[in-house]
Amino acid sequence: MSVRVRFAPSPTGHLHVGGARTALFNWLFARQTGGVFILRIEDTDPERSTSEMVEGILEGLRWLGLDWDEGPHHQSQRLDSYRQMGRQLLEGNHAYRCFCTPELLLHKKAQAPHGGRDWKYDGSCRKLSDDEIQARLEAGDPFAVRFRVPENQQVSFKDLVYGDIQVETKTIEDFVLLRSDGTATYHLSVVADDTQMRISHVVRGADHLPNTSKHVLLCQALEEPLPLYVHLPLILGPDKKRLSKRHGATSVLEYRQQGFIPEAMKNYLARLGWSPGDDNEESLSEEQLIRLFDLSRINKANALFDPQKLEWMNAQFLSSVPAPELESRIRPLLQKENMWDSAWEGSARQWFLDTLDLIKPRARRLSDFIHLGQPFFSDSFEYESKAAQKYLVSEDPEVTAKLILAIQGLAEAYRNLAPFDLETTEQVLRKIGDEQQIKAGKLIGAVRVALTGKSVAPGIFDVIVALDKKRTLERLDRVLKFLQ
RNA sequence: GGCCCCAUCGUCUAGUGGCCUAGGACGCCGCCCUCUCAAGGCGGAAACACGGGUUCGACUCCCGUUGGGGCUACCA
Repeated sequence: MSVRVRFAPSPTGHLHVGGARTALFNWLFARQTGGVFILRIEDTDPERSTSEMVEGILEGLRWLGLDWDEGPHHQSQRLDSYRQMGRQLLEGNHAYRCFCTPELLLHKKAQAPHGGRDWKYDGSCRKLSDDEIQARLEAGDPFAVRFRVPENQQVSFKDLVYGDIQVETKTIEDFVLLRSDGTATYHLSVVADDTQMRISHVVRGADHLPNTSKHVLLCQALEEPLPLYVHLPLILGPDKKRLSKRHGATSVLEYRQQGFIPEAMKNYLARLGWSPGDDNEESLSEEQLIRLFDLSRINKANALFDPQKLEWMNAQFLSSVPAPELESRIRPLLQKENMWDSAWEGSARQWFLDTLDLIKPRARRLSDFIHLGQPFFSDSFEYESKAAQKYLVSEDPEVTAKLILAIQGLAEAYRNLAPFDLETTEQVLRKIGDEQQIKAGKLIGAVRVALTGKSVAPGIFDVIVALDKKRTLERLDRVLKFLQ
């Protein structure tokens, strides 16, 4: 059997992490099996669906590199086919016209015990006689089409994650297939599309597990073969509640904006509810993911989304991205901050790449390159007040005088230093420290603030060499003016 | 309320009756490295929800309890 899977988001919101994980699992399965990955937009509710949301979802998928082979199909453009299926069900007596108005239903529900919480449609229109139906049709009464749920049966189906599921039909109400305006509800459209698109595996969130019995009933009425069902455990917030805004970012595009890279996101999402087994490797490449992915190893229990682990994973992947590749991802950020120099593309390219490698181990997100890189990519910076307090300013004028002497001596020695490299710059600094009776650590701290404005930076001699002699001396001069 | 599903460290998970004194990862703590911060290395605290069975033997199988989640719309 050839594998045909689909991701079928409803464009009533962004592509959130749960949806992205569903898309990813579908995609991994399709890529592993050489199957077809179909994208279908479930926009049968025109009230809540917008084209901006569709575009956002597509962009999220593209960012993650989840390319689809068919679609996007839009359910809003297939309404006729659903209506036809509704007619077919009506003719086969698997469905019936329900003339109950929403108001009437609401009223009945309100009258029921428990505030109507366990009220189900009572099926009053089930046994309307042909004459009655004819009369109401002629009177122009609006009607919905409801599915005639078989009485006292068991529906059962196999789920590749949850196993065999059985439900009594008496617990299922006669659900609506076509609304009184003739549009299809989710249950009808999803079954219509999944059968017509010959979907082999329905891989979707476990929130659809209880609905599946309805879909199975529909397939049976239509005499269509059942797809294999694969329900994915849900991703919840840290408080075990549905992931929502108050837990932080929920949209994958927000994560992009926050400096996460798709490799990390994909890997993290893949490991939420799935693991490759014994060889419990954390960071897997896309190829490994495709090769190792296994539907039968998906967990049943819901998973809590942990942003900290995502960030760690991002740092892992970030450190493995080679500098030239990093460049293209960083450039837009730097340009936005006015920290881009066209020389990076020409004569200074190697220097730029080396500098990226220098700050890379400290970056957890792409956006970190802005502040980490600032001392190197820009000459305008302020001394961070805390850093200056700690390393530059002293209440004791003698200490300040000593520091000034040391920095003057350092600048002087560096001016004629050749070669100007890691070893020589360190030798000189330590010698000056000894001469001026300043601890190397203290002097280094001051120089670090002088050169970067920060108390946190790469190793000081790496910084000095990266800045090279000219800029180092400029900044030493600047700090001397600051101290005097 | 009814129906469905789930249950190993705080979190993601390994574990498919003896390999378990329960392994790894994130996070946390300590030490090392060291010019700061990361990275890296080493070490530590930290879990089989509970109660019954089944079995020579249960984290692993069955039942119940508790807890959690989902569905319960002319939303998807």
